[in-house]
Amino acid sequence: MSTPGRGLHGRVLDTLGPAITAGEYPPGSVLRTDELAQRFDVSRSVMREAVRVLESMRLVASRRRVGVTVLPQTEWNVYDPQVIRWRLAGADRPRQLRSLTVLRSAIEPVAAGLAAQLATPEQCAELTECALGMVANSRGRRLQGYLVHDIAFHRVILTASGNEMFARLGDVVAEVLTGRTHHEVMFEDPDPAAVTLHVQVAEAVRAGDADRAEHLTREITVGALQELDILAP
Amino acid sequence: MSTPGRGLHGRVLDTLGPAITAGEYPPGSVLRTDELAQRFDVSRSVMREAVRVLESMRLVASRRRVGVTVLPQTEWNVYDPQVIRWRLAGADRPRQLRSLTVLRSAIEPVAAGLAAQLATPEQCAELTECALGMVANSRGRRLQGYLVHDIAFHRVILTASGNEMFARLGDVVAEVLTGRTHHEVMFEDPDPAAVTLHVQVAEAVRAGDADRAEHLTREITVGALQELDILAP
DNA sequence: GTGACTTATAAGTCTGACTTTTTGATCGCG
DNA sequence: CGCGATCAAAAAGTCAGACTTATAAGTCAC
Repeated sequence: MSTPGRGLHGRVLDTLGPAITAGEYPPGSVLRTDELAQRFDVSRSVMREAVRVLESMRLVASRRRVGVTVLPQTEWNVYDPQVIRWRLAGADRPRQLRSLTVLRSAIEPVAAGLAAQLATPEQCAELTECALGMVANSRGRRLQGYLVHDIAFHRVILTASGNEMFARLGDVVAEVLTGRTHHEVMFEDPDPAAVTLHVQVAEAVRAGDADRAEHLTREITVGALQELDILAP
Repeated sequence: MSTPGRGLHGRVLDTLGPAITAGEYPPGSVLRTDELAQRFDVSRSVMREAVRVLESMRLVASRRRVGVTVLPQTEWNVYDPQVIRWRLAGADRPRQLRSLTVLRSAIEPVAAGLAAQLATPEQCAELTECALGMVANSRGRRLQGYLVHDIAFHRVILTASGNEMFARLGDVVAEVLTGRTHHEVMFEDPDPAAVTLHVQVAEAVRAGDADRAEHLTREITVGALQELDILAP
């Protein structure tokens, strides 16, 4: 999925990153580079590189004569894909999935509206193909096949929006959809209404109907919010 | 605003980051660590730390026997605050401002809706104060005072939404608003309609009217899009 | 031309010495 | 006794140099 063992410092990050984002070191905790280097059995240079990366993610701050201080969550670069992965793999995965689902509910309808205006014929075809793939896998517990097409569908929408910030959320949406499938409805077939909505979105985008694409996508995301019991009373 | 001269490697980044994001090194360009270290007159260790940070931002990839390769824009971590600042300071500032404004138009209405449900009395008071400050500075070319309250207003909305991903966009919105003021309407008073909308949003949030808060905020962001000539035909 | 082998290259790693900043303790003075 | 200036220690920061490792690319035999 990501970039595994890219050197020793990467190995260190694979351990330290999840530990920090999981809250094992409460905000304000002080670490020392030398001690960490010993603990991970690497040289100080390697350890320093790892700390620099954590620093650029705003997970820690390094100050002379003090050490490496763990920063509070409010400082973290929560959009960093690496940070997102670490948090999804850790203790506050549910919380993280909620945040990301709310984010989706804001972004995707707007992206769909833009896609209706900007999608190339190739993208429209791809979208239709994805929707058909979802239909084909929507019955008989073919959840894996369904998931693949679902992810591809949303990725095309985000890319076709023409906005680079939206496009970069493709991986995040993939994570959320995967997490959802693997935790809740693993044994149920997907909601037929949701499948229909995806087909209709594909049609609306192809027809260039921005308003319709936006509203239909909003219905999809409302469904996602309801699954997590996030809704207005 | 950000974190200036935090060591030698930071100094290097202040030059290399903007250069790369400005496209001075086209995607695929290969840099060598040793050469860079010489050019910036720093040791290899310092240069390596800088490269590691650029790597974690996905601006470059480092491979043995090849060198440090500049990655295409599609790989960049475009949500990294540092990357955003570098790009806003560089050549594709206009493009970046457009992307961010579209992002705002997706996020802020949803954030306002949530804020209407979740804002504390203190946050409501703060919001009203900001709106009043905007009114007070809306005439007579008091743009600086207006901008301060405008930024504070949107920051409170994003924070009060209770979503950490939204909250972290406060700085981005601040950048966009500042950029807008300092480039276009520097000499014109702000649109009275926009000022009124902000006051109404504050009222809706205080009243707990999520739908109204969301729709009013959408009107605000539509205005922002129109200023940049981003609109559906 | 194809495949195995060799080589040159640039990143990666480690070590140890030295510098700089900053905290907190100590000391002198009012 | 309190307070400010001074000093020492601690930890990050920097540097230089030697060595290792992966690998792209060239070479040679078949």
